[in-house]
Amino acid sequence: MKTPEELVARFREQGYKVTPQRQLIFRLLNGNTAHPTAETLYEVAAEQMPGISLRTVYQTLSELSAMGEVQHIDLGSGAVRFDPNVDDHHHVVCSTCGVVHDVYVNQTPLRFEGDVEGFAVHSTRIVFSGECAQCAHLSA
Amino acid sequence: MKTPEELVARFREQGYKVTPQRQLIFRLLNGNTAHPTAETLYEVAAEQMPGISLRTVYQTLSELSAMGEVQHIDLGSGAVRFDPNVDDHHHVVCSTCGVVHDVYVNQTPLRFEGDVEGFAVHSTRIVFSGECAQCAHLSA
DNA sequence: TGCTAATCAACAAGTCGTGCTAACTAACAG
DNA sequence: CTGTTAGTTAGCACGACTTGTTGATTAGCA
Ligand SMILES: [Mn+2]
Ligand SMILES: [Mn+2]
Ligand SMILES: [Zn+2]
Ligand SMILES: [Zn+2]
Repeated sequence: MKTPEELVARFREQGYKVTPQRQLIFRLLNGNTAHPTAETLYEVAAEQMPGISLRTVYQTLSELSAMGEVQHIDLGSGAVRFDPNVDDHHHVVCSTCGVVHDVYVNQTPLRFEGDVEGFAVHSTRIVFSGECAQCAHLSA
Repeated sequence: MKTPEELVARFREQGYKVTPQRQLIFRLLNGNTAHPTAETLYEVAAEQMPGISLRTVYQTLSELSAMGEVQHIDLGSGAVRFDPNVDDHHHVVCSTCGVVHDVYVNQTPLRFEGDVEGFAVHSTRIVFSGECAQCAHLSA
């Protein structure tokens, strides 16, 4: 994702107004590695801006997604998560606490075998599931 | 997934009754590579057994899933898909028509880099997205 | 044959996300 | 500075998917 300042410029170029709500969301996403859901982002936003609506958070996230500034990640466990990291990367997910971390796999593109003659791969998503160090420590 | 005959035996062992509905679902899943949703499986089932309920299809799929006889695959595109293939395999998905095919990746376990010290990987899911041969042909 | 699980219809609820309306606010162009 | 208009908000609804519940009926299996 671009910096908040760059996003301000980009939004103005596109004819979108630069509102305090949008700027707050830009800042909250900037460098955010938590892979938050719209709901959790809303909760943090509401601390700094009581009265901001969940609707607006969803709206702004959709705009950023349409611009390619964030990607949304569906781990199949409830709500979609949003990711300001749009590098080519993948994720590890702790089955116990749900934490999501970025990982980089250098072997991509991967080779595979199967009955898929002529299939053109555009993207590859890898999710590693398991147990994080903290959860392993607690259960020991 | 075990064969329908083996599942019949397994259900009886577990104290589950072997109903025509359950047997039909066993047969419809046996060797099924379509990765159907509960809804599409229900539609096929209803052709052979008018009156079967979607509720029962969901119910039986949950039982099979709990027994480890099918896996459910959430591709983030609507309904969960069910897969009688419980081998260690992965999937290619056509973004255009939604078809899902099995693929086998021999490089697993994969190496990755990231801030994930001590993370114990239990499973890896890979989804290749792109365009299948049929859709490429139609759009050409 | 009888006990009990399974099924069914019908309806509700929960989660996640979006659509819509109406009223108010405020960003930005002129 | 002012006016236009996009954006925000509350509130309510809806849609997709999935599960829960209830009560009546069916049927598997000991
Ligand atoms: Mn990420
Ligand atoms: Mn499969
Ligand atoms: Zn954990
Ligand atoms: Zn296709």
